Amino acid sequence: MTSTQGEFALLDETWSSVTPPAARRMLIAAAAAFSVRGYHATTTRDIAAQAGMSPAAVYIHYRSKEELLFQISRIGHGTSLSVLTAVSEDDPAARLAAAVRAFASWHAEFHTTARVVQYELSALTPEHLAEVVELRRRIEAAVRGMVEDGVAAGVFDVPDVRGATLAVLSLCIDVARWYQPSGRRTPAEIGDLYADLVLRMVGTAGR
Amino acid sequence: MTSTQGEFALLDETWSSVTPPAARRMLIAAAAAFSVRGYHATTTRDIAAQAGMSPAAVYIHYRSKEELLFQISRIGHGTSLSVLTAVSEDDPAARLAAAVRAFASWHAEFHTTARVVQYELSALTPEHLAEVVELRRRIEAAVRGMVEDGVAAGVFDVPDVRGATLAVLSLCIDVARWYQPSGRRTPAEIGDLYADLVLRMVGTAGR
DNA sequence: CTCCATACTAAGCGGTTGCTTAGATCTAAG
DNA sequence: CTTAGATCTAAGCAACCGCTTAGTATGGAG
Repeated sequence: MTSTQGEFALLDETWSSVTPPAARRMLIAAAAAFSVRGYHATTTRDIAAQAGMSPAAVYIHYRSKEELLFQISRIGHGTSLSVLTAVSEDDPAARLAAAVRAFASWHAEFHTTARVVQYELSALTPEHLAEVVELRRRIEAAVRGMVEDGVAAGVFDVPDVRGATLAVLSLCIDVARWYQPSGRRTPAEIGDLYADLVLRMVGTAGR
Repeated sequence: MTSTQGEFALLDETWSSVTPPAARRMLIAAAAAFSVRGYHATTTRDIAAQAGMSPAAVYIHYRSKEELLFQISRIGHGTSLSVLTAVSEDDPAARLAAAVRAFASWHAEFHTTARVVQYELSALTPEHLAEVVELRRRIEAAVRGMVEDGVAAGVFDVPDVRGATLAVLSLCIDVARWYQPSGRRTPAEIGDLYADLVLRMVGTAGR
């Protein structure tokens, strides 16, 4: 697997649950377009053209343009939550570091999806937004739990748990805004850098 | 000056250089609309209505909708650069802390303007974007200079200066995304929290 | 073969968009 | 009073938007 194939191979994995293939191609085309131009600046004709189909083909698989956005947002949020909670470390510091490494590097590696996930919430219908907000609540709770565990174990020095949680999440999420594949850091390097910075923020004792 | 008048009073200061008054009202209306719905989802009729004028009145003062965006972005970037470089402290740690406090709290207090500044760059024409990118380069250089000063003085422990600079800026900028006036923290409290977290990230010796 | 469901396209409909044109109103100088 | 410039509005134009309709191609079941 070369580095240029890497993203597409993993993208296929991200969207692998979407069938039929034409519906999947449409979602991937929509995510790419929303990411670059934004939801409102992207037309259904843009999406169909990128997927190699006629404008009307969008409506065979999706009720509306907004439902395309919702599916991208729902699957993207679910994937990022999985990445965050898949860590297996026991030690609180190692656990938080691994989670931050995975979450930050995901926002770089899949910045295309991540940008839609993080910056197009206001285009969702109230019902769809509510569903996504619940996933975001679980993401926040996962990080807060890790910070609390470290404090309880006496290895973190955090005067404001909610504030620290906010900052950790914010730092990782903002990677999706500034990351460029042509930049000087790889997603893995960003993950390592951020894991170190976060451990400093939570005042890890023995480093 | 009450807290509800606070933002408007300071907003007037932000836009005080814009004349005539009708052009200023239009800019403020456009910034509010762009911030909530995004540039592409906002119509020139929305802006004119919010400013209490007819749709055609926009084009008396601005060549296009994009020029409204450019003026907001240009003035907003300039203001945030001023806020960052106005710090008067000499000690490197106190200086960086003051800059972060000011920059982060600006992104909260003026989140309306800040959101347009940070999230609508892709809607600018190439020429206008180039002008704004130069201001962003100066913002990045200002923060990097403060980090370098602390390292040179031996009070910071930073293995990766560019990486730390990136993280500090990223943390502050992302405040514009999540801040809500109805939230549990005031802009000043966010500034204090972030100043502390940043000093931890740069490994300040005597804290 | 017929039948039928699925997947797709060509054409286009009603509504909205950014922006323009023609003309009204106001202010202030001569 | 006349004139000129600046500011604003009513009306509307060409282009584009999301989405629908009508009809075609395909492939598997009976």
